[in-house]
Amino acid sequence: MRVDELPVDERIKRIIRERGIEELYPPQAEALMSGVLEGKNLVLAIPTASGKTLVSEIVMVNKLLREGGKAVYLVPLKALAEEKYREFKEWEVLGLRVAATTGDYDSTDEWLGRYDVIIATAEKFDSLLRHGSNWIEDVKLVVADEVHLIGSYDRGATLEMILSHMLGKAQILALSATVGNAEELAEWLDAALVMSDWRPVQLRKGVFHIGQLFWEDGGIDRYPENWESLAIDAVKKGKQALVFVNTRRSAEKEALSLSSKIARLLTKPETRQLDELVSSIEDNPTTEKLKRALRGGVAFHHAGLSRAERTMIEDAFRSKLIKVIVATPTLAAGVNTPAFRVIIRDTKRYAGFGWTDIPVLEIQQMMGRAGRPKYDKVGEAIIVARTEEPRRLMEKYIHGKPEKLFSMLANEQAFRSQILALVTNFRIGNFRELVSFLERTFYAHQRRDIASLEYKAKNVVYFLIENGFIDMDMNDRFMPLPFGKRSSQLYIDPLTAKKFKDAFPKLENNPNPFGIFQLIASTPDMATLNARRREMEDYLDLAYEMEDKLYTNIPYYEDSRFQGFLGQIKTAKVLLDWINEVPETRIYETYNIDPGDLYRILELADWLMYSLIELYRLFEPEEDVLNYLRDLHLRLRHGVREELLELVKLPNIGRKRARALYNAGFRSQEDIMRAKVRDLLEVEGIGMKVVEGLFRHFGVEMPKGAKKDSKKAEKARKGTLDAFLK
DNA sequence: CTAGGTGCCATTTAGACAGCATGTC
DNA sequence: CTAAATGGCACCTAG
Repeated sequence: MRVDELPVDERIKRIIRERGIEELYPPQAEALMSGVLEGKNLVLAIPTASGKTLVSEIVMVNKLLREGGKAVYLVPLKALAEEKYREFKEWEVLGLRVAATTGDYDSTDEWLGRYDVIIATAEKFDSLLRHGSNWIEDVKLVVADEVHLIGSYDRGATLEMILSHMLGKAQILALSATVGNAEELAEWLDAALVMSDWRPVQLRKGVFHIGQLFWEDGGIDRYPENWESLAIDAVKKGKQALVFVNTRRSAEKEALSLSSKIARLLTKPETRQLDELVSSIEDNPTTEKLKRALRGGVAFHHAGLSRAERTMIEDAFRSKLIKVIVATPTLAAGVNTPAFRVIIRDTKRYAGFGWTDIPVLEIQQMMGRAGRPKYDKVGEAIIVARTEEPRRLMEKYIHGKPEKLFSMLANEQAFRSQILALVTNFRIGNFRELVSFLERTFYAHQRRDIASLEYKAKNVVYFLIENGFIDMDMNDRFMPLPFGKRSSQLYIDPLTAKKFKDAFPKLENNPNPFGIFQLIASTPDMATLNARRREMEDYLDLAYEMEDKLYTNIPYYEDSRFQGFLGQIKTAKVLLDWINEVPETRIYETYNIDPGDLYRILELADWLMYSLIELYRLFEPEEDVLNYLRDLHLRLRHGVREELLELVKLPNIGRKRARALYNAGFRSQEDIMRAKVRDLLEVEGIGMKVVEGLFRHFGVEMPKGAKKDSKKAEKARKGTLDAFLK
């Protein structure tokens, strides 16, 4: 179908044509003619990169131009929210306003109600629903991207609840990967279903086994025995490859190994550009390996890397500078990084209780990354059979059907949080109303019988009543209590809230960082580190040494919680080091963790620390304890000792600069305000930009001649070894 | 004596959402 | 509890 023929606003067609699109892909046309444009719900189950985004853009903009109101676009990852934000921004020329909001990213500080398209993670939107903003009722359309995540164990319930809430109140457009039971999903949502395997770039799949590449169509190619030859061959052909493995260690190892072989295939300018890239990367034990791999045009990609490094790698891959990425599943679900050839080294994964097959759905998502729309006519996806029978892999992953989706609403952690929210934030007044709400869920639709769900719900309600989240009056009506309401708004697991509450008396008597950090780490919302075998004794010793600081007893070795407890101690120690200004690099080394891990721990601890304070405020807090907690929260956020808290509030001053200033004698904001520019510039890490920022912050004019001074100083430095090394 | 290979054994194992109020080195 | 891959280490061998 031609874009001209679309029954939508002319302005929409104009913008699409300006992108160079004249003709729609068949599944896009089918989707748009399914009734979505007239307001019908739609489940669109087609492969990644076959144009789902364009369909949702047309549906959103058409609806907004015609009816007004708001559209919400739900994504599973923060990084995807940013990606979509940049894409959708283009529609602002039509007078629509686009905003993205996630836990750590608001595109603007203006209130969301003023925007027409709101991109959010599912959890963020769930949280917005709980806060009950007025603009929610203006939402006329919800687009749920990657809706198959409804079947994800830990995050599926959130998505399911959002859709249950919005069903009937707004139009729903659900975008899904190919799944085993898309019909079931469509029935639940009372939606049309468009399914297709069509792709703009053809996909050729095969299985590799000791030098032989068996294509799905029966063809066989011969290669050197080792699978690495597949990646090398792609590079020789002037293409790129993406390799998926199942551990971080493997990703790093294979990247380094490939790097040494691919280095010689690079051109001189490429080598130079790669060197440039390498020099822009921060130094730490993980990036040291990354840099070595990069020099050969190869990168590894996993959650241990920082955000900045990950985006850098993705960008350099997209611009074809990096030839091969060896990645853990991070990349399969993340932002768009297609490659000519996808090589799947592993089809099994350790899942806490042994090795399990990676689901077909996920393998197909990896394979779907094959083929770059603008450069390739065909993309190749190859599964490597190393220990597995090649024929089995072919049957299961290439000819096989993806799994069915199952509701994960009954997952206890998610369920108790959702039930609490229903009572405290969604005016569910008694058990009957609760059950009738649950009847609208995918769980109920799929199982038909919700007796077991009712039983679970009852237990959760008892738990919530017993622990003071909610209460029940004489007529069996639910009454939200402040503790429950706040827990729900803070978006923490009720069990986390209970743990905090139970610890308050002890905490009040003995407030101290280690005890608080262990408490936070013991919470189901925290990601704790694992104590390694050889570390276990050290952390046990540490626990005993700090026994009087803890708010919990040390479990015995036989106790099932023992292993977890040591992990909590390790996590608490990392946090303690952080607020005692131990340099990041040393933290990575001593605890054998990667930058991404530290970042994640800090992010979670920050959120939970805030939540702990907010909950403590509900229980007749002691003023000095409250202040102590607030200071600790700030220390946690900035990674500094107490004496730096004042300095770190200044713009562009973090833990390093604050320490440098303090050691140089600038101990308060007052000191800095009075300081001479020249003296400030002497301090390590403080340059003209930072000083200007400081003066602007204080609202003071820069002393005359200061700028000249600094230029002079810089000139003087020119020609020195220092300047040369820069 | 040493560089490199072999075999055995212990150890480890993917990812990432949420509050709130503003800006790291 | 499950099991595959990896890295460290002791030991061995060819030169």
